[in-house]
Amino acid sequence: MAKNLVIVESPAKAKTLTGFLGSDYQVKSSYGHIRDLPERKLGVDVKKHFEPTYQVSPDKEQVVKELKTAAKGKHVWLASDSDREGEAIAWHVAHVLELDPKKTKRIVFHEITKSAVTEAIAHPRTIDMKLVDAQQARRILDRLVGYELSPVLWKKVRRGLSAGRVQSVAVRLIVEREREIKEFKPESSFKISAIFETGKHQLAAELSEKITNLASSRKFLEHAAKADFTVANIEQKPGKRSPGAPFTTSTLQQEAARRLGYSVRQTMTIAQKLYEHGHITYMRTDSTILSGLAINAAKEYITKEYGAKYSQVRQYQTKSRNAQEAHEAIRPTQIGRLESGADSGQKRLYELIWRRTVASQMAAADIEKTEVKIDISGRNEQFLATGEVLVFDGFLKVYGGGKDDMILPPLESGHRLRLKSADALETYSRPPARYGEASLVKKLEELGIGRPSTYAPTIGTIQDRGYIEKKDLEGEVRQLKEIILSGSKITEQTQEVTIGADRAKLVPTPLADIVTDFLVKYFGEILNYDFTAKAENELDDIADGKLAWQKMLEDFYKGFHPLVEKGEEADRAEAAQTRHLGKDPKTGKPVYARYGRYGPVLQLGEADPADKDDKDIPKPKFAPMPEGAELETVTLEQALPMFALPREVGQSTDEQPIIADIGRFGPYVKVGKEFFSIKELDPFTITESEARQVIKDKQEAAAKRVVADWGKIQILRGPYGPYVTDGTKNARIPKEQDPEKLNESAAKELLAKAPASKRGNFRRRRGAKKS
DNA sequence: CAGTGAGCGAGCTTCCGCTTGACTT
Repeated sequence: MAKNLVIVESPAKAKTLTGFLGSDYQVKSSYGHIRDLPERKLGVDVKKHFEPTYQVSPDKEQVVKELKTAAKGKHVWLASDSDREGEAIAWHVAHVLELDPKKTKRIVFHEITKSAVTEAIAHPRTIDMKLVDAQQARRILDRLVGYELSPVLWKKVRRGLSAGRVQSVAVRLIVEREREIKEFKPESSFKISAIFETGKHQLAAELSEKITNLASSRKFLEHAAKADFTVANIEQKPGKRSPGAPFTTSTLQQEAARRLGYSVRQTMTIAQKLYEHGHITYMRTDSTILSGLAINAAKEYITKEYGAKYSQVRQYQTKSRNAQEAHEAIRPTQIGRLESGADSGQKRLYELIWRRTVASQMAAADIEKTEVKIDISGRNEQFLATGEVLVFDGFLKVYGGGKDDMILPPLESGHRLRLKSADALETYSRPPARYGEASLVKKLEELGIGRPSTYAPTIGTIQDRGYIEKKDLEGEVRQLKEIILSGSKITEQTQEVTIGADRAKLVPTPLADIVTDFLVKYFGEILNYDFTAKAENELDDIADGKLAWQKMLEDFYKGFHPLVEKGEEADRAEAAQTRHLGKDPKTGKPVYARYGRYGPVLQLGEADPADKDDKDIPKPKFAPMPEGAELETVTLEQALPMFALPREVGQSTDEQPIIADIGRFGPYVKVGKEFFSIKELDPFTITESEARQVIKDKQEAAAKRVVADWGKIQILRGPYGPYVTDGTKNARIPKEQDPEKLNESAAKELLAKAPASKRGNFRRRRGAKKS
C-alpha cells in the first residue's frame, strides 16, 4: 500500500500526477475549497476581530470523508495550487485532517511535468500562514460587502437582489456605457474616395481629411472634376506584426467569442472537457507562461514543418494586474496532435488553442507598407493611397487574421494621374461599443476585478438577477447622402444603411439603473473601479507580513459599516426614483413614474397617504409605462392616456363584458377569467368586433388542441407533440402510435408508465442545500 | 406559462473563489 497521500485541487490533475509518482504515492483531489463561511448567515464575528466560522461545505462532506479515510496512517503532502486560494485550501485540508500546519509538507508546482513534480517533492515547505491570512481577509471582505449590501437592496428596491464587490462593478460598467451611448450625438461628415488611372492600372485613394457637409463636398467634387492630380511622394515603410501571447482564460474567451461565436460559458464548458481528457492544460489561468517542455516541443514542430526561420522562442510576461500565475497558459498537452476533441465544438476550440500556442513560438510577419500622397491642384488636402504587401508570413501561417495584399501600381513622384471617378459618402461618428460577454471580461481583467474561475459565473449572476440582458440589437436605418462624380457628371443620391445592428450585446435593464444609482450614491467607495485594486495592495501587504488581516478589515469596516446604516435610512421613494409628473386634470390627483416591484410603473394618486388609517382615501391606480418610454423622460402627456385602461370594449357573444388592458406579458382582452392576448391590436382602440374575433380564434385553436376528452383524462397536442394528461401528470405518446386512435384505457396505461413529474427538482438544487 | 403593484408580518433572499457533476428548466 502507498505510504504517501498527495492532495491536489482537481481530479484530472490527480490522475496525471499518479502517472508521474509511482506506487508509493496515492493522489487524491479536494475538488477546490472544502470549507467556507456558512451560506445562510454572516459567519463573521465583527466584534471579535472578525473571527470567521468555517464549516465543511455541504457538497464536500463526501470528499472530506474520503480524504480522511485515505489519509489514515499515511504521510500527507498538500499540493493545492500555488496561489492565495490554494494556500487556504491546504490550510483547511490540514485542519479537517487534523494535521499540524506547522509540520505538514506543502508542495507547489507551476507546470505539470515529471521534472517539476519531482523537484517539488524534493523541496517541500510548510503552509504559509501569511498567505492564508490574505485569503481570509479577501474572503471575509467579500462576505461583509455582499451580505451587508444585499439586504439594503431588499428593503429599498426589491427582495432577492444582490450586490457585491465584483458583480456591482460589472453592472456599473454596463450601465455607464449605455448612458454614454444614449448621450452620444453622432456627427455627420463626408468621406471622399477616388479612383485614379495611370496607364493600364487603377489606384484607389481616400482624401486625407473628412469634409463636414454636403455643400462643401459638392464644391470639392466640382473642383476635382477639373483639377490636376500629381503623385507628391511615395513612402515605403517596413512593418512587423507579432504573434499574441498564449491563451489565458480571458483571452481564450475573447477569441472564442470573436472567431467561433461562443459565449464565455460555452467556451469554459468545452475547455473543461478538453482538459478532462488530457488534451489541453488547465483552462482557468491568468498566466501566459509556457513550460520549457512545451516551448521545446513547439520549436521542434515548427522547425520540422515550416523551417527554422519560422521558429522564434518566446516567453511572454503576464500582463494581467492581479495575476497569481498558479498555472501555465492554456496550451495543447501535445503540440504534435493537430486535432483533439469528441465533437466539432471541442475540435474547433482545440484547434484555436493549438494555433495560438504554436503561433506564439513563431517569427513575426514582415509587412511592407507603401503610402502614396497625391496633390490636388488648387487645394491643400491630399489624397492618400496605401498598399500593403506581406513579405514574410511568419506566424500568420498558423494564426490568420491576415489581410489580403493591396498592391499598388508602379508609380513615381511627379507622375500625373487621371481621375476616373470620385465619390463623397456621408458617414456618422460612432458611439462607444456596447459590451459583449467577452469584452466585459476583458475590461474586468484590466481593472483587476474577478478571477478566471469567476468571469463566466459573474456574467450569469448579473443576468439571473435581472440587471443585464443579452440582446441582439436591430440597429436603425439611416439615409446616407452620397454624391458621385463620374467623368464630369455629378449626381446625388441616398443610400439606405442599417447602423448599430449587433449580436449578443449586454444591455442594462431599468433595474440596473435604479440599483447602480443607489449603490453609487450610498456606497461610492465600493463601486469605485479601483476599490479592488486598492484592496489587493493591502492583501499583498498581509501576504508579505506587513499588515495584520484583522487590521485591514477593521480599517475597512470602520468606513463601510456607517455607510450601510445610512443606506438603511434612505427613502424608498428616492431609491425607486419617483418622479412627480404633474396633476391629472380630471381628478386633480398627482401622477408619478417610479420603479415598482415588477419594473417601471405609472401611478395616479398617493400610494402612501399621510393619514394611513383613513379608509376613505382611495387606493392609487397603476398603469404600465407607454411603449418605448423611459422612467427618466416620460411626460405627463404620455402618461395620462395609460390610465384609460382597463377599458370596457363591449360585450361578448354571450353578453359578458369584454375588458381590454395591458399586463406583464403585453396587451390582452378578457372575458370573465379567461385571457386572450392581442399582440397586433391596440387595447386603447380595439373594437368590440375585433375583440370577438380574437376570442373566437383562440377558442377554435384550443378546440383543435384537444384530440380526445374523457373528462379528467385528455389527449392534447402540445408544442412537443401529442401527449396524455390527467391534469397533473403528462405522458408523451410514442411516435409509432396514432393519437387519434388511442382509447381511454391505453391512455391510462401510458400515464401509469410515465416517469413521475420532476417539476421543482431543478429549482431546489441551488437554494435548498439544507433539507 | 400568465395578467401583479398596498395588506397580517411568516420566512426568505445575498457575497467571491476554488472545483466538478447532474440534468433539462
